[in-house]
Amino acid sequence: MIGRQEADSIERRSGVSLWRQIADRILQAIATGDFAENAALPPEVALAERYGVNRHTVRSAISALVQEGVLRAEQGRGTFVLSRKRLSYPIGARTRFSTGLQGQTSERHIVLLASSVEPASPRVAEGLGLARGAEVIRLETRGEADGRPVSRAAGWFDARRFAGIDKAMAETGSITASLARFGIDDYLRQSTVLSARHADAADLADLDLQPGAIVLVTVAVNVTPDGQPIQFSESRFPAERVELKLSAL
Amino acid sequence: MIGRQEADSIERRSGVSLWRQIADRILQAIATGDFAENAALPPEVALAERYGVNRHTVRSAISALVQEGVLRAEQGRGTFVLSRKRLSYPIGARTRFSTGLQGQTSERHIVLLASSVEPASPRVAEGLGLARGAEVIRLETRGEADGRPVSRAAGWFDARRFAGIDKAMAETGSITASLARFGIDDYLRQSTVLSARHADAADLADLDLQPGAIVLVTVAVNVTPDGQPIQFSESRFPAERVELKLSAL
DNA sequence: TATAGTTGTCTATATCAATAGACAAATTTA
DNA sequence: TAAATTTGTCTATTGATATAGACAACTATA
Repeated sequence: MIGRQEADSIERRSGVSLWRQIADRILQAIATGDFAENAALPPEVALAERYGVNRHTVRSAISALVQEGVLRAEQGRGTFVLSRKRLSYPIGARTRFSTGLQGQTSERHIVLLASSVEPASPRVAEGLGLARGAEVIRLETRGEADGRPVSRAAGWFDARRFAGIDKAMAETGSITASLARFGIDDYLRQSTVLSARHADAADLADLDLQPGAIVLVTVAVNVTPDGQPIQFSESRFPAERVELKLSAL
Repeated sequence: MIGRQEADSIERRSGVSLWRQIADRILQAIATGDFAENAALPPEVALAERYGVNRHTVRSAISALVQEGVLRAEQGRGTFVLSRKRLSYPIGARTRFSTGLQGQTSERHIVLLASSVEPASPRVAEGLGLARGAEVIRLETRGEADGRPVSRAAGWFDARRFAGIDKAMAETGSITASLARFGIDDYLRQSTVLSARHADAADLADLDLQPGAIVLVTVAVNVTPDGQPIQFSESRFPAERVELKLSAL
């Protein structure tokens, strides 16, 4: 053993408060199974010692997680982990919202939040192979599973080719079904770029997150089987509720 | 237009300080091209108004980014974006560290930070198809490109089959070359699960990050072409420096 | 029914984060 | 050169964050 210690400590003066860092750790410990579901968390004093902070700081972290519905505290008994397995969202060549989550949730659907027609930004134009400034339709959607928001996506389509896709989306609640109306029977994911950042105000509202949460961001281009780009999308997933499982692209 | 405004605002009482949130936004704006490289940022007063905070708060964010080497401030002239395109790290069936970053950096290599022999944790055992508690070798490595840390990984190998792989790794500096010594000419990525969280103390030290940074986390299993698991790994990438580009798995 | 263990509440204090305003210092532009 | 623009520094004040200690309220158990 060459030696190295796994620091379980916490950063001060970081711009991230200690209670939020500890809340993050607890979430992670739950996700990795260090804190089992339905079991009691270590008592507050033990956690305080473990993370090297005051008990009150641990309490702030716990109360945030209670607020989020991750933990339940019972006076005199302890603090318990509520079922919190993260959804595993598959990403692959034929990623579809509903089919991907089958078996993990009893119900899932997509809500159309907004739509608009706008000139293509440089990256959208590049992704769709359009002239910069060409008109595109933007659909803002939210994916929900068992009543909990699990994704928030913006999708852009060539306005000339897909005029009226906003109505189709509002009626069908499905991108796949909407594209079918335009003669697109099959489509593939051409490229996916992945990053992560703090949730912004819009994410917090649409995904029902607590401030300080982290979102996974995918930027993808969908194409027809013969390689013609049809959709450029940017999706955001709450990192505390969703993990992305990469399958065959 | 159904209507919806893109909130560019900031969350208060979130456990994440305003200056860090603003630093995040600036990094993101640079990554998406909203703030061009080598160009001047908007002046501090403009940024303060844009984000709805005091000028001093913007200054805190900027000084953190100057510290990180992302920005350079010049009195009387302005604040400038230093080259900061994120590295695009490919993930696919045959992901290899060096080959993947070719063309984006002039130099890249892997440093072996530590190694140890330990009993397999449940998830490692499951990933490698070993009995729970079977001995495994853990290699802790850091990937560097042009002198900057871009990844930090822990890899686990069956200790019986790969006895001495720690020495091979120390000598060759390459997982691929080390595995070749054990007769593994080719290997494939069987599964990859992706998540994100705040960097912990170890990440901060090893990846040379500022506190509050976000890391992308991949958990993967590598297998031989005939499906035999050989490596279980957990890798962390600094989200501000790296994005993951998914290619054919 | 005590007693130990746990969460909940309160007070007090120190430090960090954010706002506010004023002005200095350096650079560019008219 | 003068004015305008921009970053740098200073003081002061407020609110959020973190620590510390004490004790109440509730639960489980010896």
